[in-house]
Amino acid sequence: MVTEQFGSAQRAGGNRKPSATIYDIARALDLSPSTVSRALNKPGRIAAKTEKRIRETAAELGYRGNPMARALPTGRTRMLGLVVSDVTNPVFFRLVRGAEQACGELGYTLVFAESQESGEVEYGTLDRLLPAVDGVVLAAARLDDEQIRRIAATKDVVLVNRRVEDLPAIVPDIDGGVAQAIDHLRDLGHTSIAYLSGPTTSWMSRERGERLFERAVERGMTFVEIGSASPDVAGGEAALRRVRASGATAVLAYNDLMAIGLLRASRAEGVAVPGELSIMGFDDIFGADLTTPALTTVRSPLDRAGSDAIRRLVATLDAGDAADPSPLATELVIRESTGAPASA
Amino acid sequence: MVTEQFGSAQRAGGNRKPSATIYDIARALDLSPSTVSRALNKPGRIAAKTEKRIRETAAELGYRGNPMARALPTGRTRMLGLVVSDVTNPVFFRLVRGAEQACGELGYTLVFAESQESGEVEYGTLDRLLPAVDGVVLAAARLDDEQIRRIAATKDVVLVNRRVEDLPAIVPDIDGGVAQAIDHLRDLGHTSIAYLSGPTTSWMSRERGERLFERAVERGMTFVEIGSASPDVAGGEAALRRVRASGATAVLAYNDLMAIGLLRASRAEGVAVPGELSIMGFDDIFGADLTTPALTTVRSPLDRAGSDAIRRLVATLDAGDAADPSPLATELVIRESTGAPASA
DNA sequence: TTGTAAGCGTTATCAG
DNA sequence: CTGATAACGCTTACAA
Repeated sequence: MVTEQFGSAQRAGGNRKPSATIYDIARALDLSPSTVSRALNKPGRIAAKTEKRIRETAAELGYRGNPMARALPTGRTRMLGLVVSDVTNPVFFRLVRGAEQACGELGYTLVFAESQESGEVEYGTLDRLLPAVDGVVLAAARLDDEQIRRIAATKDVVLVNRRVEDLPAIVPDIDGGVAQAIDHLRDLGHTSIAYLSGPTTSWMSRERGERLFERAVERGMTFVEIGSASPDVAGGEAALRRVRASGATAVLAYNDLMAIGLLRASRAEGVAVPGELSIMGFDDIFGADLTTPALTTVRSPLDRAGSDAIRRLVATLDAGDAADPSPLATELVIRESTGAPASA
Repeated sequence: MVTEQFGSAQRAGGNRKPSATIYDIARALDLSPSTVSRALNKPGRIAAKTEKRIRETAAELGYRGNPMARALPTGRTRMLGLVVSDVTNPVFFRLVRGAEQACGELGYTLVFAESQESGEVEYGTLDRLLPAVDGVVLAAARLDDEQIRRIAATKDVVLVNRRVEDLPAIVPDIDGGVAQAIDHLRDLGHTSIAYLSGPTTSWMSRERGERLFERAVERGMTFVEIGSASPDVAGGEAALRRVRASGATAVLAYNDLMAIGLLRASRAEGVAVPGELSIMGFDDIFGADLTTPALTTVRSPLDRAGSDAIRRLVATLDAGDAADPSPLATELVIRESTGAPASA
């Protein structure tokens, strides 16, 4: 008979003593493992006295349940995934924070991954992640609908800042935010605005452009949309010449990163902001108030989105299904990059 | 006999079909599960033909190994933890990116957690994380040596930006970075400098202060250290008055966040930078080049630190032990917040 | 080269 | 209220 079969494997990676199991507790108390298991996670279904003894020795032995072992029979790992397109993009900071917090409160562990630019999904990372989690929050703008559906076929999914038919999604109140922006500009006296869009594959960029277009027309303003190379500072910088060429007196960038790029290029080119050109962004990321002039933007409740997404996911996991919370309210943050147009 | 015992549990959280197991593959090919297992993860130790057939049907069935089930007998989850003190601190972005990348290359999954300010470790999160990973990278300035040792007693640990006796650590070349900073200031003509320190519990803050002190004295400069409330923008802002009171013509902040705070306060108070006061930071975080004037700083190779830490951890896991890589070179990034002192 | 069987730590069913 | 026991999916020593 082979008793120490896995002896060495157990100590993999070091000489740390393996942590106590329910068997150790059971043996110490001369009980059966099943009793220990019950005592520990079905409080009340066992003699109060026994339960207490069990809890005590569990503490003494420094017992911590083995999540892997638990996951096997239950099929639940109590881990949730969060996939973003780019970890270094500041938009995600608050999102991650919110998700982390909600996970903590709900007793889940957050696993975090980056889908990178690669359209074909950086398989490997995602492939490794999926089997390990009970569900995922997708905030990866770079994934296409097809890829998302494929993931959703395997695990429960909640989308952030994007909609795909029939899948739960957490989105800000886009129309509200756009209206805040447009009204602000109109109040300042602008009549011609430009939208510097993000990647055409970005649902959010398209959506903002669409709404912006509608609202602008509605208010009798001139509207043009300008494409960009990339949704970051460099993309914003590169776009300034086109923006100027359009003749618009105010420009709304798809996100703050691009708006910041616009700001920098303006400065380099000697374009006065907001004197000659008003610039606005979306999101209110870290750094938006650091620029000169400080950036006027529409703040998205990203942290809230993160925690809502996790809660929504857990609700589905527990109850089989749940309803999407209503869109999150945005907030207009007026700083220094917007002002009356030169002609006014 | 109970056959469908876990039938419902398996479908936990939805109606998704359970993914294929090695048993399914074995059955389809009329082989034994162990053969399938071997074929899949010990390539070569099996008849080439059989192996090929197995790989094919595995692909057909969309087989993805269950990491939890694998973790049980091996004791290895192939997951690594990364603990930072504050997700929203931009210093960590590049660190996370580096760690993520290295994990991908090495076939590990990164689990990410925040230790928060709570000195007593936000137990729960960390407690849940530890049993699930093979090892952790600790970049959490807020943990004290005692807490770190306790963690190291359970799992393999690699520290970032910090040293604790006998534990592997990845640190930048602090002395080199400090020398770059001091020399830059000296070349500009400064003879009196102030160090705005971070939390006294921060190893890195103490270390930078210490080295700065030595180098300054060595070069015949006047040196004072000023304490702060918090290592962030607010802490920097609050410290300006003390900095001015010290009479120093140049100030080095413990990190860029604080330097940015100093910059903002200076502007608000009408203190000319670098005319009346030169300001430098450490790290070169996102946003350091967005300020006006743009921040001069000593860049730390954070992404490199992240990947080195992971590699170091995996090396320990695999080989039992490894040697620390040599300190990472820093880079002086001269922008606009430093200049000759007024008196010069 | 392949099959058999034990065992990883936990949960859930069924008897006692 | 508690104890056996099978099962979760996979790995590995050992036998064939």
